[in-house]
Amino acid sequence: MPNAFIRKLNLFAPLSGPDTKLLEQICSKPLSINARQDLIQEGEAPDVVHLILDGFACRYKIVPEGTRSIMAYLLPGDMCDWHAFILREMDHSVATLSPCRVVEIPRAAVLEITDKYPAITRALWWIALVDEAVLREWIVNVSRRSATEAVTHLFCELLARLEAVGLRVENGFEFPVTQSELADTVGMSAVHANRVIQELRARKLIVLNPHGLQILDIEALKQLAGFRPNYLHLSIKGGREA
Amino acid sequence: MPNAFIRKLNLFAPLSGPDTKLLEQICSKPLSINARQDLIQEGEAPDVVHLILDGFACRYKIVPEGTRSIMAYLLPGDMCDWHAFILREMDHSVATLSPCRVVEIPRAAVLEITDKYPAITRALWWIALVDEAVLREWIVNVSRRSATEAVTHLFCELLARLEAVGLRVENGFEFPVTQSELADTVGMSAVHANRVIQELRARKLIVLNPHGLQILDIEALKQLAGFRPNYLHLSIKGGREA
DNA sequence: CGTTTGATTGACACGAGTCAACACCAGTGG
DNA sequence: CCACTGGTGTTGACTCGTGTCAATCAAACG
Repeated sequence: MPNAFIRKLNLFAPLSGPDTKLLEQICSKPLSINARQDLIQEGEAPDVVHLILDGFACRYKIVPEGTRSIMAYLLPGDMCDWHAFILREMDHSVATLSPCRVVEIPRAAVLEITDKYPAITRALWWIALVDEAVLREWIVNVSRRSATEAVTHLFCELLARLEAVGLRVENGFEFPVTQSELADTVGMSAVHANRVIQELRARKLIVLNPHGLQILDIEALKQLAGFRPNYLHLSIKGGREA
Repeated sequence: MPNAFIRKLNLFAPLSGPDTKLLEQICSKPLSINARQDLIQEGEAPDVVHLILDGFACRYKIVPEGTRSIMAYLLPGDMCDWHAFILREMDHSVATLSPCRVVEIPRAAVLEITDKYPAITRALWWIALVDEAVLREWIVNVSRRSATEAVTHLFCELLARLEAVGLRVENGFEFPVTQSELADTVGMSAVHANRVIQELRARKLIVLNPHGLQILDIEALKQLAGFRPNYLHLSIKGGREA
């Protein structure tokens, strides 16, 4: 069974034998990181690219008044700082949400990929563009959906994204995120996040506990959120050439 | 005086003579588009890339309940659908906000660039990553800043971005955006957007009319918004290689 | 000139934030 | 083995920022 990174890249572009071999070698020595550790902080210029093989992480910023905003979830197969390789300085921080297995890809390996492995390079850019599309949808989520819709939409998105890398279990997934963190991702208070959860439970739509989320009625949930998965660009195999 | 696109690319990577010549040729036949016209709609798979030479445009989505969310402003020098070239299908729409001069770059020209003009290609990816950083900041804006702060922060960002392409006039810029569109940008109602504007006027921070925005006290505005321009990545000349 | 679109204002309603208390663990150390 | 602790989840009461509705005004326009 290939790791999540290879599975994800294969979603977008079929990888050759040598491609896969290189990626396996790159991922061969993962680090184990505890939950709630910063992988990179705003202002740093990392000289490695971090890749999540296992666990949840997030991108976040702290605004001056002290509140936190989580702008993205990093799931197994996601890269943390591909952009910092080009933009140099991180404009936000990345932290683990659960215990993670993380690979640090050295600069030389990244240069080798972009030089000699065009299929992988194309898939990486594809992924960067999908990340951008997800950010746009999150703007819609926090700006134009009610609290209940926003939380629901997030759950629908995570189910789709985790399914794509083989991490959907039954009708749910592992979800090691506290309600406070959930609140910071949909831009509300922790108390209100809790009220939304309670409501979704009462409506028999979900079962949520510290370890995982079970979705009891997927269609109802999608309907409630107005979820349309087109922005994830998961259905198209093999891209045009860049 | 080079056009906004060439100015913008030069911010990130110094372009050679042939680079500049090619870009000038590509931009030589712009179209004139009226205000409030869709350039591309969600679901389309355009076979050209649109480039704004003059005027304001925006990315937007309509959510099922009928409200609109504007996720990005496209300023002179910005490309509308670079990603659709790779992801195929647009997951959002793009519309002009003011009369625009727009270039439609044919598929063949894009392929020629990515094949033979590495400096331009690198600059385009750089720009895509900065766009992503702007999206992240917009999530912070709508999710963790008050209405007044969010509007103020948007003004600070636009001043910085327009200054970068030479479109800052005095302490302000042309701003052909209605209050209703502004409201859809920061995720609030048009009525409340108006109240925020009134407040900023009363505090002698801005002068806003249908044609333009003048900022009376830039430092106070930045302070109020908690504006830090690092996410625009404007200060770094010449990128690392991708 | 009517017509239309956008800006402005006030009254009122409501969703969500805040504050505070309490419950429920899981871990820790005595 | 059990008190103690701190983090998380839960709940209620109250407040307040924004949304909604509706009327009016102003400016642009054919």
